[in-house]
Amino acid sequence: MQYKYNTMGATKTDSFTDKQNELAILAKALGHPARIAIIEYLLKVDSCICGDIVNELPLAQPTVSQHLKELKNAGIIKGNFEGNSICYCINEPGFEQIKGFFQDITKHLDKKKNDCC
Amino acid sequence: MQYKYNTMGATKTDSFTDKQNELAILAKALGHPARIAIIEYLLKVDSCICGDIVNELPLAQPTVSQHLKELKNAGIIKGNFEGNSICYCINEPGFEQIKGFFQDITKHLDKKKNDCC
DNA sequence: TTAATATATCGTAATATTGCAATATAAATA
DNA sequence: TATTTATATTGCAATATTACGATATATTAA
Repeated sequence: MQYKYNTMGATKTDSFTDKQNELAILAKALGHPARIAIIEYLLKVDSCICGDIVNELPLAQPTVSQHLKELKNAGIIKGNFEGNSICYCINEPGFEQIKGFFQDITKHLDKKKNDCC
Repeated sequence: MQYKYNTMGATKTDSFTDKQNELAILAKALGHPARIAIIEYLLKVDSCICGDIVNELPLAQPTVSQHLKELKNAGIIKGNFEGNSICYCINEPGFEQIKGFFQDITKHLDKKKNDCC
């Protein structure tokens, strides 16, 4: 069977710039409460976490593992084996880009009050 | 037919805090290159846009309309009828929350170099 | 009122994400 | 080596998102 649209449903990544796609990937990685919770927990303990992230979240171990993988793929966290468990922490370079995006927005908004709407 | 899991596939929103869910909604709204492009365009022209967003994006009009709706629902942009078209601009209060989140992270990271991983 | 223009909604096809049980893998310890 | 502990992967069921044609709606202009 032949369909009319061969890319239906998939994001048209090729139609956007690399920067736009990269920002979207970073934002998307933060677009789930479990992943926000993971980041918040990493900030709360203010050090690397070696193994207790699963116990902190209200989700099954495979699900948590999946969320950690997504944050890692997006460059937001990093993790390495540390003895019997894995040591996770925030990956600072990964934040620079998305931080810069929000700083740009803030700068623009401060400079000009464009709230005619 | 009865299934084993009745919430399979859906995000377990109830298991997270309101703040976590709200942040996730904001980040998720920015998690698509078309929506990043819309924000960037609004910043670039540095004023309200009345009607030419569809022409700026490489997507069909209903798709753009859908993306605008998502940004609007998340509180990131606002838009009202202005003559024959709709005037869109960034909704500043919507940014305060997500901006604060990134500022918190930055503060933590500046305070303590937790890159043992 | 009618035609033109701009935007939204509906319907639908396709891909993506979410979640977890079962299982595999990898490292530490007995 | 065998067992335990921690994490990853696989497979699958279900929901969510993406995209666009067709169509509806709403405002302006003729």
